[in-house]
Amino acid sequence: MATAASNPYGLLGAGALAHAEGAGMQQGSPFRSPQKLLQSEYLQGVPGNGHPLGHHWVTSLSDGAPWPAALAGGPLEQPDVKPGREDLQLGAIIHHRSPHVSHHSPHANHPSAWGASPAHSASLAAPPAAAAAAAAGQPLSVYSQGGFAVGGMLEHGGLTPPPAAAAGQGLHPGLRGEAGGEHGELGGHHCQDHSDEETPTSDELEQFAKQFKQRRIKLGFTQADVGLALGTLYGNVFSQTTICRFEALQLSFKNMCKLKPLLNKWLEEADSSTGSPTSIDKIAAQGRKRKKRTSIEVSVKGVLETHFLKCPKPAAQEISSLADSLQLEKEVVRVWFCNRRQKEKRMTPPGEQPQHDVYSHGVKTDTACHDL
DNA sequence: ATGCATGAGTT
DNA sequence: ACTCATGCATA
Repeated sequence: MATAASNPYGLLGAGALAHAEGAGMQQGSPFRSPQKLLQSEYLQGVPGNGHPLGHHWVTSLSDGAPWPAALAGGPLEQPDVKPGREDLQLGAIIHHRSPHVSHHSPHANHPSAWGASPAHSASLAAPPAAAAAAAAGQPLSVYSQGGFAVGGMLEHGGLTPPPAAAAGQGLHPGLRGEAGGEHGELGGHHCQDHSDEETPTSDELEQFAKQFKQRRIKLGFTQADVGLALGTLYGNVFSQTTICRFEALQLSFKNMCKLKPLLNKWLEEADSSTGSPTSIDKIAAQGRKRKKRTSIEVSVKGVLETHFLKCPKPAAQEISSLADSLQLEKEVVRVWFCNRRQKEKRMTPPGEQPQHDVYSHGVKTDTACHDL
């Protein structure tokens, strides 16, 4: 009994949210194609993201690393060329940048190839440059403003004012780097700037994420602050969630690459503008109807887990029957599987290949789904 | 810090 | 219908 999904989408109707949202309700990633990436991305669509900040996350303990990392089926990845979203029509498009950018390592980044180094996972059609191109977050040349400032927007910095720094976020010992035998933890601050000109390696991203988090905390910023600051600086607002996931390397490789340059920029600004609090406007939030989060019971989750191991991609019909037996909406089950798959694809913690087979499951040699 | 959800873009 | 990037809501 946890499903409160009786009336899922009872949205709209209220004149309150009748404003056109198609303009920029949720500009998530204005990034277009790799080449145009540098041209237009300073949009201030800033939709609405005004969640009340004010809560700090008291992490009692965080040691995220329960991934079974069962590289089962090994879903082939498509040469995804993320064109990004299409929105924004605000007339405040300041763009200018060198239109070059067209060099990238020809190595195919496999989302599952995390930390596993280029040790191809065997069957790999290896999409040529497509993957590399898309994966390449296209490092914005160099972060040094030495050349030209962009539209003069970031020359004054738009960082959020130091939040009293009393967040009291007890750094967690978690996020251990594993056996690489590298980087000392917090406390120390070694500035080893890696010029990200190319597609960063998983290791590099890992390093960056760690340093980023440390610095961020030292400067007294919360993840949410950073997210908003990014919006002010580049027009790409991100939520606390995304920043969090970045720090924890819980995003896809491609996604990490895309965010790194931005966060790198922010770090610079934050670092140099110590004491130069610039006002940041928080745009009013837009009420968006959303289905209430369904809470799936642990027991039910267990069942889903089992099924997932058997078949990560159940057919529609199978989902239906499964949903039926679990007394859940089909949509909920479908989404669960989608999210589950995504989770499997996220960056694999370095050196983490726990092929523990406590249950002695032949998940790797799984056969196609069947049974109905 | 994470689970469930939404949506654009693909396949 | 799926993948992928993201985020609201929640633990």
